[in-house]
Amino acid sequence: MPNFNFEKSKRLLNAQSFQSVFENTDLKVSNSNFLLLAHQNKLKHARLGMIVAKKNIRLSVGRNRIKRVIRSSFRLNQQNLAALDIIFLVRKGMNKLSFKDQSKSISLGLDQLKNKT
RNA sequence: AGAGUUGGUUGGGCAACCGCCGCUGUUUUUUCUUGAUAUUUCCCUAGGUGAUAUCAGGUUAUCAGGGGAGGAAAGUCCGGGCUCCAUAGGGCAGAGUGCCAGGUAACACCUGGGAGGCGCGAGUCUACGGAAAGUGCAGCAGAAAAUAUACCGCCGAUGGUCAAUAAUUUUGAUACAGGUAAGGGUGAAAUGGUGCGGUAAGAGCGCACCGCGCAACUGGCAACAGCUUGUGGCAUUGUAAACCCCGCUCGGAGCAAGACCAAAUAGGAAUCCUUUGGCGCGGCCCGCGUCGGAUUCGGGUAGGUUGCUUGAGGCCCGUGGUGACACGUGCCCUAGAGGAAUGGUUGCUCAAGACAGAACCCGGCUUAUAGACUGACUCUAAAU
RNA sequence: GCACCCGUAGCUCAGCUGGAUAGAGUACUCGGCUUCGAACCGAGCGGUCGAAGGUUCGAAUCCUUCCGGGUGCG
Repeated sequence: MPNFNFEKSKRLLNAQSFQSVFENTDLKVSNSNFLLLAHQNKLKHARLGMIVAKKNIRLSVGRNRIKRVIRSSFRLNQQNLAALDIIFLVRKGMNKLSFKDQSKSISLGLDQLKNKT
């Protein structure tokens, strides 16, 4: 039975964990819509952090929508990922894509991340 | 039927699966933990402390049930509640507000009414107190811009000069003194309007009507109104979203408020007392805290818990009121996160889904908004 | 959460307080100077004064509401 849960232990919760990923970036996946940074952690599962700037996506409805799409893609793909701390930086124009294109490109990025490990 | 005015309701629906956050219940005992009781260890007693067992509860986990963004959640433009500062008090300053009456916890909001503007009308808009308390400003143009004056013009009766005449009278000329504000032109604005009389020409100079001011009367709680009466010949332009005056209102900070539990670290913290001085509470007065002395032993950052959703709450009915609204009976509980939850996938369906995401909570205002449903009213045309 | 500032010519700003011509520098164009160019001198071009309402005879300026950009405190 695959585990699709997304509990608090699978998120990056404070500034220190974000900072450690920024300072010790092991892997990078770039795209016109987003940038992925990853760092090896000592846990047995991956953790996710998201940064959606107000500057890039003006309306809070759009920001919330993008975060939900990213979260659900992470949730469905987490079995395939190694023990990484991943930060998801969203760039301008992400909100102009449709739901399907967004989730497709996100899972593509996660696949690339998996291949690099 | 067309054109329009003005309110109200709603803001995709259904099903399945995978997820997130509270709540309720169940089971389990593993971890942690609180309280009570019993037994027991240590300390001289009071009492405190440690261990074990039982019961009750919390927490974590499993499963089940049920709930989970808005009409604007937005802008932060007003008004409150709540919390702390002193039970938030007095004066000045400052800020706001401004037809009248009512509603409200309060308001700059709402309701009803008045006045004025716009519209054929239904309706709609209005910061709508005071310009005889004072000060300021009013470019250019125009003669003159707030004092009353005179550019063109009109007159020149009266007085002057000149001419005619026998004449000091009379007639004519001149435009010198002077009179005038009718007309012209300028301007956003020029000192009531029309008519008649009057005059040298004119003029509220006189009269009639209209307008205006004041007073009375009548109606209205009032603002205000009156084709009611008297009176004043009419003098006092505009601007107060210029200073200002008058009436009314306003203490400050904000949930990162505040309260509780409390690692590390530093050694201080609390209570009482007294005079002066400095600092903070927007400025001043008052007051409070701090620097000094005495007494006592707890205080508190990170972090955590709480504040946190039952409230000026909603719905139905009844009563009072033109209405906003108030009162009463009954029923209902309807997000509470904390790097921040409402999503995704699939299928069906229709009109193919606009604007847009709670962060302490309410009442308004303003702004954004695809559509759908619906009440009342007006105008035009036709028919009856 | 609270407090506050700024939008004027292609660019950088003044003029707003205290109302009556929209201005300066730079850029651009033309002419002069020079053998030519730069510099310099002279002239010109260029503005819905962020938007919409209101007050006023008259609004870049005063008032209100929006739009965009930015700052500070905790």
